Amino acid sequence: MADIQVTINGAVHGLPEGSRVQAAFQAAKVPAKGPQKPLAARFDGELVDLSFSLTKGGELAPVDQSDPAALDILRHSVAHIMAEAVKEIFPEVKVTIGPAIENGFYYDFDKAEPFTPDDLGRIEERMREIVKVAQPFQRQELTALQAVEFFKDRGEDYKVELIEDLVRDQGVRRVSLYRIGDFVDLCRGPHLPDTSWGGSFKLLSVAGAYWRGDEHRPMLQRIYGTAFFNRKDLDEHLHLLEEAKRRDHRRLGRELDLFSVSDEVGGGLIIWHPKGALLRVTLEEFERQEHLRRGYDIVMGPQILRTELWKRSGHWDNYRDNMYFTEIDGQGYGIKPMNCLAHMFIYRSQLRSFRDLPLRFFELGTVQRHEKSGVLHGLTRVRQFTQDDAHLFCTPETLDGEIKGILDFVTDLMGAFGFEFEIELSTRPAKSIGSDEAWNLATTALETALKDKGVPYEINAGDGAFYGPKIDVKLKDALGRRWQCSTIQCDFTLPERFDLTYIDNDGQKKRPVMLHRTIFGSLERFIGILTEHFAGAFPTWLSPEQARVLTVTSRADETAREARARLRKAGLRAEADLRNEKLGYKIREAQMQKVPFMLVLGDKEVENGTVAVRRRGGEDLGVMTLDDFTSLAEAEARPPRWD
RNA sequence: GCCCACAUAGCUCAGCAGGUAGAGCACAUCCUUGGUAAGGAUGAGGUCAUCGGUUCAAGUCCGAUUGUGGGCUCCA
Repeated sequence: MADIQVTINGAVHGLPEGSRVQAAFQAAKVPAKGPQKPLAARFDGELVDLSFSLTKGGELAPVDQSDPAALDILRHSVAHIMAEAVKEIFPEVKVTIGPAIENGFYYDFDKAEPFTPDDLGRIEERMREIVKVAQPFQRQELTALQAVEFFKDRGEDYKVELIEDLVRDQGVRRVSLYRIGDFVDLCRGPHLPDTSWGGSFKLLSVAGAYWRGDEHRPMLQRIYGTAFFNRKDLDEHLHLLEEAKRRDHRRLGRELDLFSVSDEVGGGLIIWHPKGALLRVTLEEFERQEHLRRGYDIVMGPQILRTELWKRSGHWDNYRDNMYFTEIDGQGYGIKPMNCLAHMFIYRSQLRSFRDLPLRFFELGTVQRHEKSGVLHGLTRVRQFTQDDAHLFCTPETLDGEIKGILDFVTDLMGAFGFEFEIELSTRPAKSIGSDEAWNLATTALETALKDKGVPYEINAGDGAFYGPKIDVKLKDALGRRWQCSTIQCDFTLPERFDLTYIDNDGQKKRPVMLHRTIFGSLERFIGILTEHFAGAFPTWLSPEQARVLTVTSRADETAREARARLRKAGLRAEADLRNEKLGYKIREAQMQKVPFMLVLGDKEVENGTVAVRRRGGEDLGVMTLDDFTSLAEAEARPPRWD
């Protein structure tokens, strides 16, 4: 057999044609033990199995645990192991697909009876046995026709459909199958060398999921799980899940007495309690001031607008199912799901000159959207919410600068909370209005601004709003979870539909461009995210209660009342705990309520005119006068500013 | 909207071979005046989500409705 030249780690090795990757690695003395032990390989950049036979020369690189692709290979392989276990225990089940996902994997099964928690335990047990005996992943290639026959014989209709689609949509002629034990699955691979690698896994939950994500197709049973290369990483991940549960804003919202929802009031409708409302208005006031500073005007529109307007804007055709409608004196009205219409009417209330532009209208606009019942979730998915919404009207010449200004605004505000973010550019969806030309202009404008700013972004094809493309900002919270908040949408269409114009310097009537944008997105959602991000320990400037005076005995009551009054006069949100309880009890409670500062007042302090200051978390700041405390607390008790 | 699970005191939960409810925390009263994460005693508090069915008898079994949770689809 002819030799082929394979380059491994920079060194060229001559190998017989048809050699397996594994043998090549042996020849190149790639470690076969320890963390550098390869589990797969890259051949000229393509991921392949260790059992792959090399039929031509090329560049071969080992893929070990540290490789970015390694975890996906592991998880996908564990999904196969799970499917094998499921098929053994429930032979009547039909298998579908089982990919690796961000934090683990899932596999969808067609099974008449749903899996019970007991079933999960049995499956997990069987998986551990499979892992123990180190079944090899064996790859086999068949023609598409052979594969269809193979799966038809086994009654695996979903696999048959997948192959038929591959043939039809991608012209695929040959497909690969992977076998472990008696379980054979259609799969591109690559996979682990054998099942012994998959030891650190855990099955997490069962859920319904539509076949191919289509709500008109059958509902399948999905099992979620996760897997890591070692026990430690798995435990860390499970701990993170626990931590997320501990930080759940619905739980903290109740414990900190921020808000509630009531089934008597209705799903997805938030009731703000005093502390939550205080937090919210603090956030709102911060934003109002920051908008005024950046040249925005504050405006307010009505809650309902005539149905004709929603028809003209395109909402009736594109968004009607999500809207509430009502009738007054025989006249139809739509409750606003967005704030843009009234802002356009403010624009239209005068003849505008190019000198007036840009106009930036800002509204904390409360909108109603009829969300499907199954999607409601705490503060993050509700039916009535308030957007920090603005519409900017500008000339095509100044559009670029306005988009960049918004990007800076987003960066500042997200930075104020310690959020990092990622950006997506969403392009024209199937259901949309406006000309191709307008869409291209708008998309290019957003893209150019991102490029000029040097901001990395990804394209999210077909996910734009119906009236224009958008930049979506996904912020990352303290646990690394991503949330959609800010959005910047570029719109050439609504100005057209509502005949917005300005007189340009050549005396001609021209069409302004409209930017829709939010920064926090929805106050409700943002507060939910903040709550989880800070685990309820909000920065001092946002904390509903910033300082609490704690008395040691009732002899300090009078002084404590005076102290509270002085703190409030100094602009701090202060309370006093005068209850007949021990200091330890009061500390514990203030700590659980995440009050940033605790001021202890006992006989000594009363006598010396001081307080003993303790920070949330336990740090002892020592004994000081009230004035010293207020000047110490002042900086962090004020909202951030960029001057 | 769809799949599954769940719904008992303000909160977290127990109760189940169907025989008319229990704990801890919180709350109230009293005692305790105690220095940095829970002092003690006593007490009050529930038409067991709603409606209907089976049964001599239903928190417990069955059905429907509403709501919640985990997902799917959708989305700020």
